[in-house]
Amino acid sequence: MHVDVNNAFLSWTAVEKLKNGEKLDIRTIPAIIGGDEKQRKGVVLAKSPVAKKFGIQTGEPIYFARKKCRNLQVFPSNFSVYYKYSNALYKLLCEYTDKIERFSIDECFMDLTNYLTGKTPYDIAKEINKRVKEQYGFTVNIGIANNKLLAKMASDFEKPDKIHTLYQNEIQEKMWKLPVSDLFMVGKKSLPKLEKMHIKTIGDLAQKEERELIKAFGKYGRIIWEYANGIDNSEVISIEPEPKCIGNSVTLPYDMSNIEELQEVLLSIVEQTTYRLRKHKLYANVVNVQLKNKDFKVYSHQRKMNFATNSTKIIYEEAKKLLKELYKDEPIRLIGIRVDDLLKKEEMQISIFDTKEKEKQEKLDEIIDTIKNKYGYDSITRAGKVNLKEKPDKLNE
DNA sequence: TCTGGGGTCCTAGGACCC
DNA sequence: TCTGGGGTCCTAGGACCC
Repeated sequence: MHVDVNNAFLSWTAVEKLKNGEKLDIRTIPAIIGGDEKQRKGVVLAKSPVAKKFGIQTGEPIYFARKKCRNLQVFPSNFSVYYKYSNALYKLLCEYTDKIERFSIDECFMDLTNYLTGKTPYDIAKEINKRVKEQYGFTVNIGIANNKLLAKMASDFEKPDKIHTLYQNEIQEKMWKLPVSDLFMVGKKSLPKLEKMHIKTIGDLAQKEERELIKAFGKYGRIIWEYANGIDNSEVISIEPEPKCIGNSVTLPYDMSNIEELQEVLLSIVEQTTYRLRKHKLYANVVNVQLKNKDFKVYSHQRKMNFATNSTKIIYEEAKKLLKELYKDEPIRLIGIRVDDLLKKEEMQISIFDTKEKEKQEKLDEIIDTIKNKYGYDSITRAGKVNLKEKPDKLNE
């Protein structure tokens, strides 16, 4: 089973507003959840069904969305609210199976193979659907199938508040007629290439020779061909996997052409990333710095260090060097930091480069984190760090 | 007033080793 | 008197997902 919250961010915002006594249900008007345009983060994060009728798409600039719909209402995002409802949903779903995977903030896979307790999957889906609506006030789509891929495809059929099945014998009738772009993992870059191979529908893709796809797309070709044929042997993974990388990035409120200024922002995002790294009790071998220039060209530079660490200072020093090597004196729109090749303490090797200094820095961060956890993330910070919120105002004209 | 932020996975090319 | 072959590790870039 795949459970998908309908217009998650917007529905959750609507429910929260109603709970707070507001009369208007923003699901019933042309509305979106969007980033802050003044901060140059103006993209559509979620849309109401009415907004969708105007052709507004998730991910597009709010500026375009407004052109499509003159009286569009835009609401800011609030992730703590989203996590609250996401957790509530997850808790409810856990009553039905232990084999449950949180695929994203608003999606779960559930393996009900040994958890049917005499009911049919459809009955269980109906019950979940009803309970979520009654207890929390938002709706979900549920897809039922014999594997994750088909369940996910099924939950994407008609919305909202619907239950669909997609069993093996229904693949041709329900899935093959869909445009190939509806298939999970087929993005917009692959479409022209598929088009050239005369593949327009999922059925077209399914009926091609597998080796033709592999020839044209490599490993990825095999995957989408299998998906088109309803083949997916992946398990529902109920244990939260360790992250493979952790990163933070910011679109800057104005283009920066000054490396000192960029370094200040870099410190602030390195603090966030290393804080999260330590929360996971992980250590990073690789540091990666990414820039996006004013023309949206993205480029990055990374280096494997001589030892793994989660020290803010050491990672910041490395990141600063990378930035210096990477930066080509041009206006920068976004800066990002990422740590990669993560290890648990037990997996770390004692390196000849390990120093007392590294140990000292890691201990210092432990103390800083204790303070952050007790008094709030912003309660303590490094001198020299700028608060982005106080920075802009400039260049607003 | 145009274009987020957090991830995973794959590929190509180069350095280096025996 | 011309230029192997197999392997690992690393970096950069890109596609895709929500």
